[in-house]
Amino acid sequence: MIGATGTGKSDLSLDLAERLAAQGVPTEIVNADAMQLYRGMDIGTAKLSTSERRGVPHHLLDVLDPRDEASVAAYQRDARAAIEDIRARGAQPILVGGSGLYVSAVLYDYDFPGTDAAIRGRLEAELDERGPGMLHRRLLEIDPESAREIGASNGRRLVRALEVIELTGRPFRTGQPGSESLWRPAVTIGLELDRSLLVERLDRRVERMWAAGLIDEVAALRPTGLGVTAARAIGYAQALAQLDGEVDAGTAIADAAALTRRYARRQVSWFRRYPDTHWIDALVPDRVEVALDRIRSAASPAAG
RNA sequence: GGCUCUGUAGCUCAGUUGGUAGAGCGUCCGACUGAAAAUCGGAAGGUCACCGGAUCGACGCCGGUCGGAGCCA
Repeated sequence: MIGATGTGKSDLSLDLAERLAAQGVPTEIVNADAMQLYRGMDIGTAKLSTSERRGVPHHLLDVLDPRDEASVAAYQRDARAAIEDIRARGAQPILVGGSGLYVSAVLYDYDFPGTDAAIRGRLEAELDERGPGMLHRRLLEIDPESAREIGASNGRRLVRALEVIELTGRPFRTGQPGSESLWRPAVTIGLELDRSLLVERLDRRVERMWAAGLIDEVAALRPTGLGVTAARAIGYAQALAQLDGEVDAGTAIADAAALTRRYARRQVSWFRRYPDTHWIDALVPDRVEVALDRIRSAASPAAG
């Protein structure tokens, strides 16, 4: 189940799980939200509390320390293992989340080449010192197709491409399975909401996070520390700035809201290209029935 | 009431000595295969407050009107 943040994925997935369970299909939920992997990051990630989970088993929540760096490849392994495990127990998994790359990594036949801290460290140092231009020129020579696709400014992705080439001896792009072939049969349900309504909803949600004590949550996390990834999470970065006295609460909230809106846009743009997705308007009252109907008609019971 | 500063894209502002305008953010669109709530690309958008004057030509010079800010009475 996919969709932008704030469209109600969690709610719908719980409704769905309850309905399926009532039909004799025990159902469990696997989180596909990168920041919800972090322990202690609850308010700002809109993570369901244990009591809010209505007794539905959830997987891959609170599995990382905020100091740890998240990794798609590790997530892919863990999420797929969780899914296999659920199915082995005769239950139905629902993958729910808004982190596009994470969802793709599980849903589709993605195969991540390895990583090497030394190589990456060296490339990142070069990026810092000389900028992305020279990395781009180098990539143009050894893998022009990738270089053109990534562009001359995207230092982050240039580093990764060069790392993969150095590691595998092959071009960054080739040898990567297409994103159209599913890892396992799946029915993709997307929640969509009119942009202006979504924006209103997101703005209110960010205000509520501050009212609910996001600042205290971040202050409590601070002594043990937040890693690069956790410290950049939307809401958390702004809360840290507020705690440091760099901005006032009003500015922090406004900044977090603006970033949330931008994030939601990128999510929509990422998921929009998924083929065979059943899009459901987040506002229709009988969306659970619609979703169930889509699952019934789309899923092949024999393969299910 | 007097003096000074000020009015340029939705917002904050740049615009050398006059040749019909730019940035950042926002908005919209897109890319995305080991930090992805990351990282990047593109586009739209302005009768340069208003009126008049001098000039071949004004956002820029002169005069006035209206709206801001500050200082002095």
